[in-house]
Amino acid sequence: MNSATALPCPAASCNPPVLWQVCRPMNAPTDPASVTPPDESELLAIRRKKLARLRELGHEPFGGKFDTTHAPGVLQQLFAEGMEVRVAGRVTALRDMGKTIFFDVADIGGRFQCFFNAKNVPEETFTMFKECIDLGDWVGVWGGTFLTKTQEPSIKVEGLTVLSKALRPMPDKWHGVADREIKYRQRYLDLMSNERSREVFLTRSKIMAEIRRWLGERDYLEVETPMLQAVAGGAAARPFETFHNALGQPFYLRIAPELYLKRLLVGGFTKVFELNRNFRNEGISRRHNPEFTMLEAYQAFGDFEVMADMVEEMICHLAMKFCGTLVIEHKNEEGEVTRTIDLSRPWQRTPYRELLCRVDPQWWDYTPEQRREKCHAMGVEISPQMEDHEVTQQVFEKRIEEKQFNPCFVTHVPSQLVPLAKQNPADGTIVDVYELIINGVEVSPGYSELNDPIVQRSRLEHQAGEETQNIDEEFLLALEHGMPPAGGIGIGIDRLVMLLTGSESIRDVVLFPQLKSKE
RNA sequence: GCCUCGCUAGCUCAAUUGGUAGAGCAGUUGACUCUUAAUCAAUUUGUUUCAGGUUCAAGUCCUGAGCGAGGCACCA
Repeated sequence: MNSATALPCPAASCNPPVLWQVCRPMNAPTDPASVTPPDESELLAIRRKKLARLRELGHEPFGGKFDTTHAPGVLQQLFAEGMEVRVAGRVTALRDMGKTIFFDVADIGGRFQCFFNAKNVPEETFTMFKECIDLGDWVGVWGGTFLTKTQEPSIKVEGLTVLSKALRPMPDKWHGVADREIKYRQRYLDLMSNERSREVFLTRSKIMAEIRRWLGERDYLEVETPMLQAVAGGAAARPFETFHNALGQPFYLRIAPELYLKRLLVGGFTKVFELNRNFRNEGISRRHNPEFTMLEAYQAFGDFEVMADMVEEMICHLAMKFCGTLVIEHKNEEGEVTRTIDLSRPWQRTPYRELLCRVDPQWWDYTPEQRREKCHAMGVEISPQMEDHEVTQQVFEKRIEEKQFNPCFVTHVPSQLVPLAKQNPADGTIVDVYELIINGVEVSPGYSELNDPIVQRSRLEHQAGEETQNIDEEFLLALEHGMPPAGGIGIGIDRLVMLLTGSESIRDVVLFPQLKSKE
């Protein structure tokens, strides 16, 4: 057995020993009799030596404040020859030609090339760089800007300081981090090595800011309501449970902010939204993360159609701003277009029943038994205990929703499917809601909100059944004080970002998606 | 929770029917004053995820575990 693994090593359980992935003791004593030293730490040991060497040469390897004139990406934009600049960033590329070294400094916003030549810097600085600087280190540089012979905007470095010595190597410079697990668990490695990831998360951040600005422009007020709730209402999903020690009371992480936002309508807010996290204790998939970001917005005196107009306008605005077009192309790794989504207005608004007729014109003429047989014929899985409307819903999900990439507001939804929504005044079998499908998934539901406290109570009681503790009495009390009629929407922000960035998995648009703990 | 697939050097990936585990990059040493996946020369690196089993012989076959990916279930 190798001596290294037999030692009482605090990181011995870390496995496999990826250098920048796990913590391993650097000074683990080695068995003198052992012929093979712990080679896997060689790369780390060399970086530690360079760290010590920096100190010997009088350089603090973990520097402090460094005043900059430009971020690397900004300088790329504003570049002109002959500027005196100070720029900081991570060394992400290094091309050593002997007396001349080209290196890139970069941060999340971009990169900029530095021209580092022995004759332009003090000899001591040049030596220090040669001996101690690696890919991955953070440095600050200053000097004048110029164009190289190949017309690359560059800084002729006159001075350089170490801001942070990296003790672990960067991911592969060409492929970046490809291992999905490392991408998600150590997102910083993905971000520093993968341009595509940087773009996605920058775009996500800008989308969030733009939604806030856009709603604010329309007099919507942003609020924050409890994430810790005594009763987890507003949706049908299993909640996460937690406990407040001082109160001695169990709480749930919210599954939706809805019931609190409606309290605010009662209180006199007329346009209100919340853009924040919900938590649902459900399975994890390409489209589901246990914590996800949702926009909920309510507009007093509106209805689901007003809200549909607003959502259509907002998403088109975001597409134009961040994609530059309403025709969005999703591409695979090879850059081939795999899907085209046309957001051109007006978006179709189609009744639920009509959509099913597109699958089978006689769908609604069949008996429930015939519908089940059709499911088998179409290869749609159903279970024996499903009720008739659930069988239909299954067909809807598999044969319509998953194939609907261009936006479609599904309207005239059967009331059985959405029991808590306001019924259509003219037709009691349907409810006044829409379900917006884009890219094969539900992106946004919209409602004419139920504001009759008596009907609301009976619906909630019916839904809760024996579990009367699941009824939010405080909410019902609020409704009795009078909630204005209102239109309400939810928008799954993660799915919207997937749509706009062409991401196939929710894990690619959530910085730190939930994964199972190691060990 | 169930089904299928994956896990090889620090990273990206090879390895024929079960027969000596390799390459590129990174690292190290050297050369080089306009490179940009710099180039050139030399060179180090492995408990093949883990634990068992079959076999003269296992990266490869079998059983189990861990993590991940895809799907199912769950998700008004």
